Amino acid sequence: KLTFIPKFANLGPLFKICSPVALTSNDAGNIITCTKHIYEHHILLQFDIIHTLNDYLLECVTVQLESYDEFEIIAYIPCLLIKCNLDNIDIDMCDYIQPVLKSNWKALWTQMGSKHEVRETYALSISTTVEDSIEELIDYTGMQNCEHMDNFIEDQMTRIVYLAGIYCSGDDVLIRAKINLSTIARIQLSIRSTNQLAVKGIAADLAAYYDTFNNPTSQNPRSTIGIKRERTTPPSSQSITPPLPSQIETPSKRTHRRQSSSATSTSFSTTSRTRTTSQSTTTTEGGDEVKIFTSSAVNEANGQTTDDDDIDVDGIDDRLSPVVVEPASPVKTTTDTLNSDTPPSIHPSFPNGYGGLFPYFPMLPYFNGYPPQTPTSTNNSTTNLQGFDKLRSISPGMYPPSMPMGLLGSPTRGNLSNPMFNPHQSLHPSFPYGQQWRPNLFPFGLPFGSGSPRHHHSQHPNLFDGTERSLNTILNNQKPKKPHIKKPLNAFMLFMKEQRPHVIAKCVLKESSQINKVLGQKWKELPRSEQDKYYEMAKEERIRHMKEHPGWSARDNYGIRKKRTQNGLAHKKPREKIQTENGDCVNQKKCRARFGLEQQGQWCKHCKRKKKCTRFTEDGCLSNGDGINGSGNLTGAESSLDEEDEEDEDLNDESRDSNEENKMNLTLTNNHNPIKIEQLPQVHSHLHPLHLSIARPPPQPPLPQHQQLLQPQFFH
DNA sequence: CACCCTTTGAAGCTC
DNA sequence: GAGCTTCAAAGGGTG
Repeated sequence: KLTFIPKFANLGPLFKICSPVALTSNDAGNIITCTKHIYEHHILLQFDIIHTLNDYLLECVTVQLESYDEFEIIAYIPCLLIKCNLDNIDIDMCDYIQPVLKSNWKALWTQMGSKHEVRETYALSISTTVEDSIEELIDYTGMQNCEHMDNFIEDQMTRIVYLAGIYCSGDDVLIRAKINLSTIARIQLSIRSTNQLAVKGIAADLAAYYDTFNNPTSQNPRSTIGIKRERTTPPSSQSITPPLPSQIETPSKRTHRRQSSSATSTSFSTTSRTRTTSQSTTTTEGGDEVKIFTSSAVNEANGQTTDDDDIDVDGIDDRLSPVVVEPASPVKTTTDTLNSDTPPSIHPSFPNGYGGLFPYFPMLPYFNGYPPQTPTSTNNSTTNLQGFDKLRSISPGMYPPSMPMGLLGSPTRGNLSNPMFNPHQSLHPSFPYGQQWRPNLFPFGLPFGSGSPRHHHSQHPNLFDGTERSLNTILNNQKPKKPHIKKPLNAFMLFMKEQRPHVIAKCVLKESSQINKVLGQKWKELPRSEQDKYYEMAKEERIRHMKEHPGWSARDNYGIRKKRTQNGLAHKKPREKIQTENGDCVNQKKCRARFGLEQQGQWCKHCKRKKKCTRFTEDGCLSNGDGINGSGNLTGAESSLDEEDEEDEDLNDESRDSNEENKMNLTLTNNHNPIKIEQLPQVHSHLHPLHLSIARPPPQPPLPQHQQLLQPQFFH
């Protein structure tokens, strides 16, 4: 629905819709919930207010946010303010991450390598349990626990947990958590991702979380295990750098939300990323001294870092927290850190210090190295916060279409003054918004056309100068090998991937083909609501895939198998399935040829399902339309919505088949039925962010028999 | 070693 | 637009 609101149309792809959070009880007669819509660079807060008092009418209700110094409000609708006591809204790490089950977690972990790995160890509460620690970690990160695969230590006191998720940038993120409560309660987190910056951001976020989680009273509990904190001095460039992790106001545990500073309005609390602007807070942090040690996985003999997979239960590093090992970086000894002339990194995740170029901190909505600007500090031509109108006029090639206004076009901080904001820099196909708007990625600038560091597709547009010669050079001489990019998994594939281990464990079958049969049956038996989960995952997969590989097409993989054969031809046998035992056939042409369109009632189930939509309109004419599920819902809805489950399933199938554009076309062009757009409560939420449903039309008189044959429930 | 088998869904290709 | 093909995962089976 949001995408059809002009002001929100340019926020970019929606990454996640979080579960509504209740902000009030019903004591005041109002139930107010907040739903967070997470975009890659924006957060949209939707407040739903349910008024339960009969004798009162609310008018001009608005919600005022405060304490949003970390965020910039880019749309503001002035209105009368109704005051009420609301809880805080937390923007947490889990809001930026979608859980995803990775059955091949280890392979992916290995594939990512340790190049960008960040590993840290934190103390845990002494009274915690392994299960609680895991639950808290999963709760906070919002990632999927993949430990069912093979890989946890069967021990009451130690455990390894494997988490997977997709970051809002579309990158996979893996976390390996080693929990050891045997001697000193602690957790070691190893974070890997295809996006180095995501790793650092997440590491910083977790650091802030565990820091406060274990330090809710501002007294450093690690003093009990030998941790000292040392004052650190910010560099001179502090004035324009966003906050460092240690600058971040330490969060409370998620369940312990901070109280609003104002009892009269909603305070915008960001648990883990609340930015503190005070210089003093960056240095003292409660007056504790901070000493940062790096060495936990250093092989003393050769000075090499090691990929230590075991939890070391003794040794000095056990008492250091956090401990970071970045294999690619030269190891710094404690002495180095303390004696170096260069300012030490405030957070060990950033061993090189920040030197005016703040490392990526993705939880912050401003990635360009500048803190958000208030409306008064920016050019008034570009900081109109009354709406998105300015935003919509911006070329998507120049900036992210949803970039906060404070980042746009400021004469002093805008694209022209910032060397990273080169408006002429060409765009990389893998990233629709271009690179120039997040210069932190490449603090020293990108060479022209160098594109994303992660994607070096051969079809990069900058490889061509536009001439036929250069094109031929590429095609004939260089012939860069395209990496084989696999298709995104569909819903059933995701289901198979997840359920296969369970099926294997439960049955004696070993042949995949047999197991797949079982899985196919289980899939069919799965309730629609359960399947929806996988369709949703598949949709996210496709979006992620599209984002990562913009130029990719399924056709790129055509012929892959054929090429493997010796003669260039596939040996695959032609399908010759005619009919199954229950009468179903796979070859749709059979039923269509045998019975014709008019007798689709005699078609086998498979053919009915596969048959494309033949829409029957109200005036009795047949029209071939593209999959309006509305064919059933609209013109034949008198029989569809309350029909048997199977028919509902068919409708749902068709809903999945229909694309959004079609639905919109339908709602706009169909003049035969009164069509009403309303909010759909729950079902089909995966179909369309609009949650559109078509209201049931008034009852229709029975159709003539020959037309009844064309009842739409099967005509998809 | 490479493909087959087997499932469903998505997307591309052919007519 | 309909019908068909290909590929995605998985791993034992097969030539």
